[in-house]
Amino acid sequence: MDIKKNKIIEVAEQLFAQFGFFKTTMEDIAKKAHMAKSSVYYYFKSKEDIFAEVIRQDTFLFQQKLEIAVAAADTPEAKIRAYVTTRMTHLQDLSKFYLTLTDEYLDHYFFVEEVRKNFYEYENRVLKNLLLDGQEQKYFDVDDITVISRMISIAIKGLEYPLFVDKNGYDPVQESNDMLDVIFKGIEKR
Amino acid sequence: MDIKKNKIIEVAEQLFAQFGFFKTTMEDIAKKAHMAKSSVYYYFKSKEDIFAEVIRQDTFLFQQKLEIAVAAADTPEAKIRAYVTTRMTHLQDLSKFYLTLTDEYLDHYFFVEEVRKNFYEYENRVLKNLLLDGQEQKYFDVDDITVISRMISIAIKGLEYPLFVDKNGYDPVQESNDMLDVIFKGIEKR
DNA sequence: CTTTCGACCGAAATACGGTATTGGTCGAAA
DNA sequence: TTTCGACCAATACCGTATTTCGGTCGAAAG
Repeated sequence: MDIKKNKIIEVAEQLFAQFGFFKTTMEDIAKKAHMAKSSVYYYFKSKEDIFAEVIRQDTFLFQQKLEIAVAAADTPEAKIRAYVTTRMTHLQDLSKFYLTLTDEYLDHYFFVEEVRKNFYEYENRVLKNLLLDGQEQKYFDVDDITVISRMISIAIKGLEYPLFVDKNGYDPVQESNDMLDVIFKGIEKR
Repeated sequence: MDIKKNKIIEVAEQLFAQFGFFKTTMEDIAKKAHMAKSSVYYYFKSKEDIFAEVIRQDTFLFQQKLEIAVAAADTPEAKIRAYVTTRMTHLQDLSKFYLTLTDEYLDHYFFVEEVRKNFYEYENRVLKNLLLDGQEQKYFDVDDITVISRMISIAIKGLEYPLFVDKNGYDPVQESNDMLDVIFKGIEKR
């Protein structure tokens, strides 16, 4: 039954967010879902499986959010700005909620490594397409789109760090837009 | 006697590079410097003291190297490129030598935190000055130098990561110059 | 007076062994 | 098809005994 499976995912998400992957036991999940541990194993073959599914859903929602934001903007520049600021604010929210996950991040990076890699590839694809659009619409002037999109990724990634460390008084939208100002306009006199 | 003090620093540097801060004992340092542990304490008041001195010397040499590279370039743009590429190649060398240090980096970050912060401030100062020069010589066109220099720092920092992880087949000079192309010229059509 | 050293200290890391948890399995029953 | 209690092997955890390590001290050598 799908409703039970969703119940498990639902409670697991809460537990993972609150306690992290390791401190959450299968017993906890089972109890919160009102069933025996073995029953959980009827629906999922392992704890990692549940985690993977939770992440899969979260990622899907995240990407949906990004696509809506991008679609709502009209010029290529606005689309890229929308992408980046949406991305940053979402990550900021995540960092508040998933705080144990970021602490543990070294332990189970086998997992998260892959998710990160996938997201990085996704981001690269999106940026490339947006650059290509901008190129075709004569908004941008770049020769190697692959290189440029990687550079933008890297620059954005640099803005991530304070989200998980400094925490207070950091405005990701402001910082992102400053960064994008540089990337769009450059600093050379025209 | 200064010659003994230098001997200690010399052997300590080797040991720290090879084994890291924690795995290196005062006993090790003393033995390698051919004296008793207490004698080391005659010259330095603590292990951290020795470490600080090692770092101080390395940093000094690093900054000297940077200044020479910058002075050798003529235009503001060339100076910034010289700064960045020198910085990246030096860090690449460091990452090979100090490999244990980067692994341990989470443990003794009390220490390294400060060094990093100092270097970050130094870098910011240098970049600001170079930007200001470029501004005055009408090479650059930026309104808020503080913001711009921070953005450049962040972008460069993003390039650092692969040095300590991917390791193989990463060309920091190439990547740096690609990044600087974006920063100087921007991607908008002119 | 400078320098070296062996002996020593307290705190913290480590080793260890026994116990409790935990992820996962299985077969029975509903 | 779904649920569950009983069970297993591996590992986490916990208290303790032991070692290691950073740092001190006083004596002695030069």
